Amino acid sequence: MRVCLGIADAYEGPMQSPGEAGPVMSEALARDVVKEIPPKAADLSAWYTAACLKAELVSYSPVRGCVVLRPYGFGLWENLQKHLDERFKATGHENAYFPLFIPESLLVREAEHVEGFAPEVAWVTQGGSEKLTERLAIRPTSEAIIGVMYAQWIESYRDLPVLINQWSNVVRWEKATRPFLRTMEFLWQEGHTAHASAEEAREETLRILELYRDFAENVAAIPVYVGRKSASERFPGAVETFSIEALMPDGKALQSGTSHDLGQNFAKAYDITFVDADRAIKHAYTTSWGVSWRMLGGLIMVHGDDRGLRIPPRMAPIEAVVIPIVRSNDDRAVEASRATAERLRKAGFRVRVDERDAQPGWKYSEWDLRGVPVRIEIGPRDVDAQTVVLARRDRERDQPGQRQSVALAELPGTLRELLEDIQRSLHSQAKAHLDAHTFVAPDRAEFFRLCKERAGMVDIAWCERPECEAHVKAETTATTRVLRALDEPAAVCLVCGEPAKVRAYFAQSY
RNA sequence: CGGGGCGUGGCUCAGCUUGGUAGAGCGCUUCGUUCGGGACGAAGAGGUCGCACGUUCAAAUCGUGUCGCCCCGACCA
Repeated sequence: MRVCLGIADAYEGPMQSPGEAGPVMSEALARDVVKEIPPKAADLSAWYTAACLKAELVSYSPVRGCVVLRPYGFGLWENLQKHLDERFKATGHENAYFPLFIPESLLVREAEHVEGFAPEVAWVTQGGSEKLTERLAIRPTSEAIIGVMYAQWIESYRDLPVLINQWSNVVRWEKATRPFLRTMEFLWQEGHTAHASAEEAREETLRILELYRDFAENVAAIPVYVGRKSASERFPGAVETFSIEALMPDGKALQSGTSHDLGQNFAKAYDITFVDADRAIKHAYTTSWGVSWRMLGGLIMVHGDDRGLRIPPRMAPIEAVVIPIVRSNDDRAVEASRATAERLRKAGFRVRVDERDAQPGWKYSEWDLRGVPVRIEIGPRDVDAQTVVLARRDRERDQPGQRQSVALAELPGTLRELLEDIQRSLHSQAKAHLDAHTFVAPDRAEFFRLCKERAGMVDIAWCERPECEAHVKAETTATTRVLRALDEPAAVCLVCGEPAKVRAYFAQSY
């Protein structure tokens, strides 16, 4: 398969003399830059867009606000799906699919819900040449259509709980476009469950929250804060919303997964009732929860560096890329690479051989840019010695241990350990960033300063009053991200001095 | 939706002020030499200048509109 980067300017640095090369890099070559993308720290937005495009995750399309998810990007999405889906199945959920179109009369039944989504709903008003008598919303989320179906399916407490998930696309009329973070159409999963009691629904909401946290930390290697959302940040129509929040390198928070306890609000709006064991007719308690491809945006920003993406092994479409190094009089490396890749595939690794007619160095840079965790170099010396060279993407080019020579016989075991080590290392690098950018604000002035300067997650005791939050937002543009239990009952709100009810992380957000 | 910027071969951009019939570098194709961190030579291909309307003998260039993208804010996953 042919992969073309848009630009690949001539490399301007000094060249390493052929034959001299080995695991030791010259200092000049250790510059960790790549010409396709700007330095990450200088302008995160520009870096992010370039990285997504040049790594061939997405392309902009002729459709405003919509991107094309290219095969490599879809590979990332598939891995997210795989890991979440197996967790959903393990907790008793099943997949189903509901219609894309939602009649207006259904959507408007839950008042807060419609009001919340009204500004971003896309409407179909015409079919063929005929005007529709009733507008059809293109789903911004599926509580309405699913609620109506649950009302039909649920009769008795014996039918509960209903635990269904849907993998789908949704549309929200956005005005700006950023790959994964903000597009009019996006991919996600939405879980919708119905339960016989409030307690059970709350348990489900928290079970999924923990599932999301586990996925973010252990698969995407993104450390997150977990908790309840404030009233203003709550899902329209929910009794309570919980979320996981990640911190981006620019100090802004990214809500990466949400889980809603909908109480009986939607059951009442859509008439989801059941006859309980005590023969009384009751409204069910429902939940909904979702993760979108936005989490991929978070993964890219959190782990990437000046050379491009760094994908955690468990999410990587390609875990290791094999690069044969041939000489004009010696192309044994090609066969050796194929054989090695085949062996690794049989051992369960996701491996690709790059046999393109290009310079090895050029390929190194390209696969660095695309974030493949491990590169396997196989040259004539390796063929003779029955070894390969492993290079790890999570370390700088001049860092000790970035490259190592491994005997062929030990390759699968060493690669397995190396991938696990990279997975851990990316998480701990991200965790170090989160810790370094989490502040317990000592006083009001410092709190405002940290929020305004986008320092990161700012932790305070808070009164939980909407007007207090609005005041902070007006002054600093920061909002509450998640709330958690108060540690000292006597604490007062750092902002307004009223009695505190919770501890809250404030941050600017995406 | 406000404020600013930008749309010219695949990519990055020059040309626009002072209208005269389109350029560079990289990439791409073929052949040869190369290949352990972005190779080199030779020969080629490729653009209705985002789109529409207007001004003009003549528009990439001037005007109006429109679509899209980027950055900064307001809204959201």
